[in-house]
Amino acid sequence: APKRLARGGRPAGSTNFTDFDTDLALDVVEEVLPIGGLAWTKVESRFNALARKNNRPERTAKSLENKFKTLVKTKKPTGDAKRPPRVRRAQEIEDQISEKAGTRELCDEGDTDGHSSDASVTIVNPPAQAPVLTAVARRATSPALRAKPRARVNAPELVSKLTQSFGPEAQRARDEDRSQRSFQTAQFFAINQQLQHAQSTNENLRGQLMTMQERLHTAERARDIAELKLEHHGLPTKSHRTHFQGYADFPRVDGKVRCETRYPDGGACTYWISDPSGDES
DNA sequence: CCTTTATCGATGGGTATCTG
DNA sequence: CAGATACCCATCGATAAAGG
Repeated sequence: APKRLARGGRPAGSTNFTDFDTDLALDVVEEVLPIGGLAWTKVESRFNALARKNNRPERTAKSLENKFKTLVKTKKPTGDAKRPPRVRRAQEIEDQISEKAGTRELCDEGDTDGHSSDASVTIVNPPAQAPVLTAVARRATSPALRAKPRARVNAPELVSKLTQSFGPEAQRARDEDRSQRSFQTAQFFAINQQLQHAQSTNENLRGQLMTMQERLHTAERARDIAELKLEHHGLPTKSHRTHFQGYADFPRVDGKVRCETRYPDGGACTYWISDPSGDES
């Protein structure tokens, strides 16, 4: 029997991350931008789904998190001014995560539908009827900037003293300052909203691209099988396919092809593709 | 055989909740 | 409100298997 120590050690059979595994993990991390443990379990499930598809070993959330963090921590190699591309990418993703943690309001850490980047959810108004779930979002402890314990002050007394101390001039200046700040805050939210909208569009397009690639592969495989069958029956097959044959299988409306993707955990995405074989618009 | 690295377990910091 | 407690998370060292 293999001796099993109480702690530590690498389990037999576990393999290193290959370049492919690392890229796959980075893809998923970039997509999820995990903040906190729950989000890493989401990374785990998505990564493992893709790993299974590609005949690669599955990984735990902890393992993926460790791999990502070691990548982020990797320093420039001696004598080489450039970081390896994967390290650079990991650090860019880490920046995105920090930005997300620093600027976005977290409605639900679980991010259940996988489309949290929806442009419509910038400022969160929790639904009135739903039970309120407090989101606990944790990031790496940030250095410094911890609020010092405030000295206790009698608030009404302080206010009255301040009012006595400052004349109408100072009051007006403060009002101006306040309105300026609120204007800046409003601008910040507007810009933030634009950014999220752009990100969501980007995400959407990426999804469409992946779906189309999958469809293309499936179609090509089906075509090859069909050709093989034809050859097997002694029928002539076209040796060259120079023209795109179109999306004959898909419903067509106004010359556009309707594509619909259903997600296993609920929800669907419909988008339209202008058919190049149909019109020239 | 030596280096790399995946994983385990311990530890400490931060936060939330409970209790007096 | 302060202290106690529990829980979560990040970090680090130890361990051992994979890989060159």
